[in-house]
Amino acid sequence: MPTSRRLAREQTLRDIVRIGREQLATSSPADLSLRAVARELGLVSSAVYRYVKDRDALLTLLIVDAYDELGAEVEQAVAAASRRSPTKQVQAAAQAMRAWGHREPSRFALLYGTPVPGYAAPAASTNEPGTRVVVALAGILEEAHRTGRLRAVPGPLPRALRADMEAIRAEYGLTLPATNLARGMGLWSAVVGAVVFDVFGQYGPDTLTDPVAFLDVHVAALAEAAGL
Amino acid sequence: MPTSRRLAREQTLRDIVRIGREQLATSSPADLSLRAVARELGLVSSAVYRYVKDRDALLTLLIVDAYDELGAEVEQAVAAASRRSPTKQVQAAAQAMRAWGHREPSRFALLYGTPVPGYAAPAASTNEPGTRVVVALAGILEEAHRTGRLRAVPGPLPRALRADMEAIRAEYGLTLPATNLARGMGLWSAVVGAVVFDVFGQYGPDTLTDPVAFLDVHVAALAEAAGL
DNA sequence: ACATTGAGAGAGCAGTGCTCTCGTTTTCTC
DNA sequence: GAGAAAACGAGAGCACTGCTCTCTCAATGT
Repeated sequence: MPTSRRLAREQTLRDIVRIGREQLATSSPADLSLRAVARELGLVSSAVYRYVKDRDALLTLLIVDAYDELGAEVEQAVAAASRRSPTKQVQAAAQAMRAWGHREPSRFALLYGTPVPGYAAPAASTNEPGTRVVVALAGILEEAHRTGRLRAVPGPLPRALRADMEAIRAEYGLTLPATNLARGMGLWSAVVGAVVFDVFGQYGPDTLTDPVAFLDVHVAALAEAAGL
Repeated sequence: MPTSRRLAREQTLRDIVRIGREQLATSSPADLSLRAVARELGLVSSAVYRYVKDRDALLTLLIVDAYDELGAEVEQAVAAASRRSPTKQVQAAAQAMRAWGHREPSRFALLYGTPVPGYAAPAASTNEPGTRVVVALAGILEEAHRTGRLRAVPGPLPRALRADMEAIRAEYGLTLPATNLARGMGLWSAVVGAVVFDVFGQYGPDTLTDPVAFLDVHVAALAEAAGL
């Protein structure tokens, strides 16, 4: 049976993550403060170290939390577009990312911005949630391939790259050709890049009057290049 | 005539930027410390505020400095490939970005990572150097267009987007079609996205054994989609 | 020659991450 | 059930940060 202390501990840990998430709504990852979280929680600063080893450990929790939420929204957007063309599904995924990024810029930055000072997120805990977006994209391509709507793209691939793609095909049980898979990886980074530019304002302040439309146009071209 | 004080001031300011750059070689933008710069310079911390208003002001100087160096290297790489195909030139630009990013990860992060806490780089000082990379890319497309090596890409564009592209065409005196220019913007964000993924390790630790080759393959596909 | 400006030093404030110690309370074990 | 062990929170403290204010001294412009 779960002891009351264990329950309380889990609750407190959840509270810490929740408060950290709330802090990120108004400040940037670099500004995230353990002491502020402690204050908000009604604890003295040293007490939160009973729950979280480090500031970095808290960031890891928040990264997982953010990946999870973003991944869920992207998956949902793709699912909602499942009756439409694969290209529309990719567009839906991109727009979902964009919407989430604009809604949660700091958490988005946590995922796709500068890695925090000297800090590499422990792969063990962030890998699975971190791959949900790319898995969703690969899923669209895979489904398109299964239903004969994926065009073959020119090869051949360099040896090393082909081997890498085969490894991924094996790991995820994909049947789409390695050439298309490589394009899919490119699609992934390109979509994220576009959304990053959008969310971080890298396109320039007044360059695009309708960034949503631009993203659709751009993603359509990217999808086409990937074989859709 | 420049007084000795003015000369000394300029020298000190250059030293501050140089030391800041050096600090970024071993720490991340968020860790950049005015006090550490002051120490390194043999000054007391308050004295550097005679030269730099703020920590943010120093970051702005470093952003400009980094944009400038990156821009120069990209331009040089493109120039060195000027006799080769436009696609090769784009690849050269991408590889130059990648090389610089791996050599200077913190400065790269300063440009393409999370914007620093609540800080929007003053457009006035960062705009011009910040556009050198995209201008270089646009230059490749423009030159390809002039020499009849740019394929028309499918349109039409949404009204707002077309207007935005026309504005850019006018501002930079470009003759390439708005459709290709839009693809060029996409090419830009996609290339940066790919390099960001590469430099920040977003592809995953052991996913790509030869990231240089992947970037070439990927960029070739992107260039093709842009009309090259 | 003298007033003005600029540069650096030093103290100080509020904030940070993190560690250590010390009671108290809960849980586990005999 | 009693006692040992573990968990928890509080508090003090260290080293660090950005930034401000005041003071002194040297360089500059009139």
